[in-house]
Order: sequence, then structure tokens, then C-alpha cells
Amino acid sequence: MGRVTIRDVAERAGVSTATVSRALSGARPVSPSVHEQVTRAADDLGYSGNGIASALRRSRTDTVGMVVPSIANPFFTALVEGVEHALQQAGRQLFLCSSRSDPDLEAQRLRSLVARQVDGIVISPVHGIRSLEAVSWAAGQLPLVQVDRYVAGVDSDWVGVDDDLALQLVVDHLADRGVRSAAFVSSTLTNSSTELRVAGFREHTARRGVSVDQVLLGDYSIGWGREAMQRLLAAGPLPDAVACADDLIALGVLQVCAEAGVGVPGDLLVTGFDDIPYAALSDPPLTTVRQPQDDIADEAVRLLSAALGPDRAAPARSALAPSLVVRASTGLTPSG
Amino acid sequence: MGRVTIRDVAERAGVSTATVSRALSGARPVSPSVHEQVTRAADDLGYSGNGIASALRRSRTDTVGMVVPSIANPFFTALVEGVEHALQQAGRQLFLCSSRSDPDLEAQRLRSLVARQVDGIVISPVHGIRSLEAVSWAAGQLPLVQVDRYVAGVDSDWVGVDDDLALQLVVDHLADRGVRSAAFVSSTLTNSSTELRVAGFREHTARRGVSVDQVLLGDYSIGWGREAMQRLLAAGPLPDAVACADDLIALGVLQVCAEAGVGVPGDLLVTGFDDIPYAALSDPPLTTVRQPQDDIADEAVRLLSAALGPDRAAPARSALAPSLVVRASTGLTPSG
DNA sequence: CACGTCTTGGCAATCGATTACACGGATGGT
DNA sequence: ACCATCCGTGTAATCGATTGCCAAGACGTG
Repeated sequence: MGRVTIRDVAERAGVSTATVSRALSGARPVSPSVHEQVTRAADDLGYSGNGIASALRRSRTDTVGMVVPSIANPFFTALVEGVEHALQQAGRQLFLCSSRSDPDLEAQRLRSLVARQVDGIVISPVHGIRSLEAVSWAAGQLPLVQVDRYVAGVDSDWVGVDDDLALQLVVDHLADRGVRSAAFVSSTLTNSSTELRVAGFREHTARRGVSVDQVLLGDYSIGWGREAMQRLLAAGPLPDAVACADDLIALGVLQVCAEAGVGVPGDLLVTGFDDIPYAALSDPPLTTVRQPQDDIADEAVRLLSAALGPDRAAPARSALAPSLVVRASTGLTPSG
Repeated sequence: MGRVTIRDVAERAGVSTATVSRALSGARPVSPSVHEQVTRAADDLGYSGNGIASALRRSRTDTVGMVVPSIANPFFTALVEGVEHALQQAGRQLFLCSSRSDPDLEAQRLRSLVARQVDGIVISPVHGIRSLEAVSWAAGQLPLVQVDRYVAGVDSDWVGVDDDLALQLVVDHLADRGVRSAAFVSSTLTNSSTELRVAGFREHTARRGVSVDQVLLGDYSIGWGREAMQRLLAAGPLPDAVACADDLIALGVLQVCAEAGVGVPGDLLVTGFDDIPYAALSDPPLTTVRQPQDDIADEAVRLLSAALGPDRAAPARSALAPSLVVRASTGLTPSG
């Protein structure tokens, strides 16, 4: 097994371990002939180094941890891919954890990441209040960037989408389509995004004179979307539109509409949030808010890299602008 | 920052570092009073240990690496979640990497994981031939389990689905529906799954007297599904059915059918493979092969744990049985 | 009381790579 | 020809936790 150490390489090359280290890492120049000998010896032995020992000595792992509520949600999947890509450019590796939307599990993951000496952490916290303790603690230990959602009161950077603007786009679009009443289906999680989306929905519907039928809170899943729509059906006359706090919920809503014979967009308009790849494939295709995921990922890594540097700047908060993607679920006629 | 070491704790508790280590890890019993003092000191200082130093000394990281071709593909997402869950039960953490279907990137990830001293690796290799060198090397360094796909010639365990049985289910189902000709849309990747699926398609269509219209090879993506269907449309009269090597391809195919006015299942039957969550949500819902992902994940972790033990058994290969999920895309009438 | 056993805790070596410091030899300037 | 630099290399300390070995005390037994 992988038991060849720098000492073996040094011996075979006839030099000291210091020289091997320098030849392979380039930390300081070595003579060409020695460099040649060392690399050959390393190749011959199949030396691959011991990252653990290296990390211990340098007190850097070139690794960042990322904690997301769910890997299965395509929005986070895209975010993760973006972050991994950006990190790779910077020569770092990603340590991915799922908190499964559970604050306790999230706290455990954070402890584990800190114990493993990651250089920094990117997190999309589960809960606005119950995540506070663990996230602040972690932020005190090492550089930390919150993405998408954030918990208030943590001294850290944040990057995400402008949720208020997003809801403005949605509500204006619905109102322009003649919607007079609307329901909102969201999550019970009291985190920033969720709350800002609900608040934005209320604010902009009020502004446009759209009456708020119901606000239903569950979780970010297809299953909850189904259940919410069933409740709306059971509750009596439907509103003109159902806006959803993410695409998974909206897909569940659409599914139940299809099963119940509710025509979309004929009888009801439906909107989502995130623009996951499957939003374009549903029946009907879903009008939704597109998040600039790659930009969010890039910015998160940029902020983290900055935080890894020597000087600590004041926490940055960047809210990137979303855009509205209009599809058939709000009345665009099926293209022929 | 997190600079409190075991020495600080020892000092504060008035004992040696050895005692602190033993009190906190429970490696050997300590007297109740000392245990109390140590835990209190650790709490007071917010000690969280240095996993790197610990890993170096114990030469175990309690971490396993996983390399998948894509995080965005829901099939792998589900597999990753399953593996993470199973590992967590065993007190280990997951180091996730995406190879982006690129053998070179895959090799780099494997080197990196080995250098980081993960205890073992779970990999779904990209390519049947071009992944061989890196995967064999890694398998020589530490315990390794292949999942879903495998490269032949590597001395390692494998766990995945019985692809031949899967295609038998699909072809029998189509033939039972009266299909006389069919096309197959798959990937150019010459890995085990892909090849076994194509081979299974040819074998079972032959057995059932279904003529093979075309076999189109691209990659596992919605985009390729779209392109393949466009080619079929351009090529002339459509076959009775299009079978796809994964659900993403099938979703792309369905999308183009909808755009082109091809009725599914009226004019054409379509099947997928994997049963990702979105397969039930498409228009029409997709008939597909369900993979027992959680079982695959559990089995992979079980095999890895076994391989981490002292004695090395012969490489195991377990092919789990898939099942067919029949939905509207092969003629089930829309439920009313 | 003497001796063996068991428990608890400390000392110091150890894991493998990095790097501060030192040293010898070559080079260049005056 | 002499001294100051500079370059390449080696020696050994270091990162922080774990653990083999040993010693001191507690306890039990004959």
C-alpha cells in the first residue's frame, strides 16, 4: 500500500529529505541534475506524498468545506458544481457535506470540518435562528462565507440573490397577466431567503393590488408542493395564481394540477424559483426566477480567498440580481 | 482563531497531554475526577482538536473519497446521498469529487484523494479504457470500490445494477406493447454500463423479433437527448419506440417530441433508465428502469468497510436487480 | 508484613513533511 | 589576492496528537 515516504525517495536519489521536498514543491531552487534524480526516484517509487503530514506542518490543507441543506436539490447541486470548479482553479479541493436541513446535523458537520482543519467554509445555513450558534462558532474559528441564505448576527461574508427584486419580478409579471389574487407556497424554515421571499411576496402583491389568498409553509420539496396544492384544492375556489418559493415546490404543484384536471395556465398560473434544469421540462414548462448560480459560486470563492489572505476586511454582503424566465405556466402559448 | 491545542488543555487541567488525549478519546480509562477536569478545561477553551495531527499519528482519516462523473446527474446525486448517509452511520466523512466525465480530471482527483490519505475510495469511473491506469493505481494504494460502472481489469469490488436484466425488462415491455422497431440512444463512453446496455438492447430486441432502427451515441445529458431525437426526426420515418440509456437523455427526447408535435405514446413510445425524481414529472411521465440506489450505496459502503479490515477477500461483484416502472410514455393511459 | 496485581498517569518517541539555520564552495568586485 | 555574496544542500526542530513503556500508588492475598 501507499507506504513510500519522502525518506525513501531521498535515499534512492542520494540526497536529503529537505532537498526532495524542495525539488518537488519548488519552494527553493535545486540544481537541475538533482532535480532530475529526485523526480526520477519519486516516479520510480510511485511517491505521492502524505498530504496529512504536509498539512500539519504548513497548517494549511488547501481544502474548503461546504455545507448545504440538500445535495438532491438541483439548485444546490449547481451551486456545488460552481464552487468546486472555482476552487479547482485556485488549486483547492472541496469537502462536501449535507446537513439534510437539520440544524443538529449541520452543527456536527461544522465541528467535523473545523476539526479536519479545512482552510475555510462555504455554507448555506439551514435555519435563521437554530443555525446561529454553530455557524458563529465556526466563523470564529476560520474564514466562512454564507451563500444563498444567511443567518443574521454572524460576522461573515454573504453572497446570494436579491430576493426582494426577485419577488418584484414575479408579482409584476403575474399582475401584468391580470392576476387579482394569488397564493404563496414556501417553507417553514425561518431563514433569510425564505423570509425575504414571503415578505417580498406580501409587499409587492400589496403594491400591485393583488389580494393574498393563502401563504402555505412546508419544506423545499416536490412532496410539499403536492400537499400544498391539494390543500388549496380542498380549501375552495382557487386563486388566479400560485407562486412558489422554489422550483421543486412548483413542480409538485403542477403535478397535482395535472392530476386534478386544473388547467395551467388556463385555470391557474404557477411560478417557481431557481430555474433548475427540470423547470423547462415540466408540463407545462415553468415560469421561474433564474438565479445566477455560477456568479454566486465565483463570488463566494473570491470572498473566501480574500478572507484567507492576511488582512480581514469588513464582512461583505453581495446580493446579485436575478432574472425572470417566462414559460408556459404563466400563459405563454405553447410554441408551435 | 482555532489555535488552542491539547497542550493548552493539559496545562489548564493540570495534567499531561497524554491524559487529555485519553480522557477525550476514551482510549484508556481515567479517573472520574480527572475526566471531569479535562472535559471542563476543554469546554472552557473551546478545544476542538486537530484532526490533521491525529490523522498523521493514527494513519487513519476516517474519511472516504468518492469520485463521480457528474454531481448534476440526479442518479449520481442520489448515490452520493446514499453513500454519505451510510458512511455517517459508520462514523466516517465523505470527500466528494466530480470528474466531469473527463479521465484526466478523474486521474487528478484520484491522485489528490490518495495524497490526502483518505481511508478508501468509491468511484464510478468515466471510461472503460482511459480510466484504467488511474483507477488501478489508486486501487493498489488503498481499498477501492467501483459503483454503477466499472473498468475491467482492476482488482477491486464492484456493485451496480444488472444491466442485462434491465434491458430485458425494457424490451419485453415494449414488445408486449406491440413495438416492432426501436432505436436506442446512449453514450459514446465505453464503460461497462453503457456497453452492457447497448449489448442488452441488441440481444433482447433480437430475441423478441424487434428490429433495431438506429443506435445513437452521445453523452448522458438532456442536450444529447434533444439532438438525438432531432436526428431521428431528420432521418425519416420514426421507429415504434425509442429506448434511452438514461433518464436525462429520455427527457431531452420527450422535449423534442413535444416541440415537433410527435405524440408520446401515440406516435412513439419512449423509455428511460434510472428513475430520477423528474422522470415522473415530465410530459408524459416516463417509463423507466428503477435502480436500487440506496441498496447500491449501502452495499458499496459495506464492501469498503470490509476492505478496510485486516483480511483481504477476493474482489466481490454484486449486480442488484432493477425493476421496471411503467408510466404514460409507453402507453399507460393518463389516469383520471 | 511482604509480595504480586491492577490501575492511573507521565515521559518521550513517533507519524511524514517542511523550513529555519548553518555551512561549504563558487563567484564577483576592488 | 582578499573579502563579501550568493547558491545549493544538509541538519535538526517543528507542527499536534497518540501510544508504548514505565513508575508510583492502591489493593488484595497468603
